[in-house]
Amino acid sequence: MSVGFMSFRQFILGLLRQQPMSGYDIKRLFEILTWLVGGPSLSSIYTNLHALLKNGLVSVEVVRQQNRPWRKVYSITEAGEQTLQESANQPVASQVSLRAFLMRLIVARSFSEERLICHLQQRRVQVAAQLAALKETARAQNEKTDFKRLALDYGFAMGNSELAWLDNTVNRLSKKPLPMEVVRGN
Amino acid sequence: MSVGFMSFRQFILGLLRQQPMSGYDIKRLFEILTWLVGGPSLSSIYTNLHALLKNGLVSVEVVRQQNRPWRKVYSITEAGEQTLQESANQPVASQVSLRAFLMRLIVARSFSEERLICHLQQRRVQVAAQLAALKETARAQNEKTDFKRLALDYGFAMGNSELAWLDNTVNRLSKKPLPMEVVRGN
DNA sequence: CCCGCCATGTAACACGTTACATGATTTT
DNA sequence: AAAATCATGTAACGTGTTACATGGCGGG
Repeated sequence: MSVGFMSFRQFILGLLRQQPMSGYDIKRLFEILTWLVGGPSLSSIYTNLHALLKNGLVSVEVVRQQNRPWRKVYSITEAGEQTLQESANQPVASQVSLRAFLMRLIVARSFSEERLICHLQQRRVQVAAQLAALKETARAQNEKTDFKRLALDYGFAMGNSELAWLDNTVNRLSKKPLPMEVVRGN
Repeated sequence: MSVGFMSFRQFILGLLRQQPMSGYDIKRLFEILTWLVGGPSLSSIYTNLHALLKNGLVSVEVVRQQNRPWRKVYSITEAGEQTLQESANQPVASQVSLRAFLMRLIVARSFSEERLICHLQQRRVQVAAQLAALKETARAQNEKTDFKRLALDYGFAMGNSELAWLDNTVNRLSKKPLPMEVVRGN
């Protein structure tokens, strides 16, 4: 499934902004988050790198290694920087999946601490809203045999955890408690 | 992005097994979980329903409503039941994203409590393994300025929460089937 | 009367996957 | 000598998105 405003292509570009890498490196990077957000196949990564290269958003350099096969290390170009800037400046859609959030999170970090915090706060508002909606849904159909029950329960647990993490992280990063009275928890 | 063994198509079929619904109903169902796993577009839902119908896995009935437009309510057929059974019996892949897990969770529930619990336990093993891998990664690259830091941190938080929820849920389900309190807010 | 929600659908396109293909190097 | 890991790539296919298109019905 596409995530619209933040595709894997964009994300890969964001990763290259932080440090030059090969396709294989990127694959290993994705692996650590696979269980959370899934990840593109290796083929897809290479294809995206080719496309970025063709569009002049990245450049390549073949690196010969000792005791290992050669690698193609990609770096972001000026044009790539600009493109990334633009896409990062776009406002976040109201319905953002966890995957899209995480990808933007990582990219946002490379720009500035302010943007990062802003991003976390936006996510906080959205998760809080979703939790409220979830609560409403649960209340509306409180029949015990409902098949959505477990999914709702799971949603609550994860949502509350994420909310707590967001608060915690924002606080830690901004080093001073922010006044937040957004709807929270039960 | 596809999830391989558990596509939206399969999931929609699973939903219809639990109760007949229209495409629009399904869309609203997905909405409550959008922030977690994303969801297919309305178009995609309709297209999938058409495909399921063409394959004889579901049947339709046009329902005329008062004060509202007519709806097409889909129900699962015998053939659909069988197909779903088979796909549900397939072993879970080792690297399962949260989305795939949630979809299987909901479908598994409609089969039997045993299968549900089994599914939860499988997920537990996988999340635990991922957390261990995450910890290893974090230890390996403990530079404080690393750009993966935040993502790793997020992964820890979510992983630990999910682990706790899984344990809690498995316990609750295998002990006694008493009413579960859904809302467990902060 | 227009807007928004309900409700369905088609077609062009973008994106990602699986299968296939190659080859160096290290480990067992 | 075989298997695993590192490392890259192509092509066919499946699936999902966006844009487009239609229409009933209710409320402001």
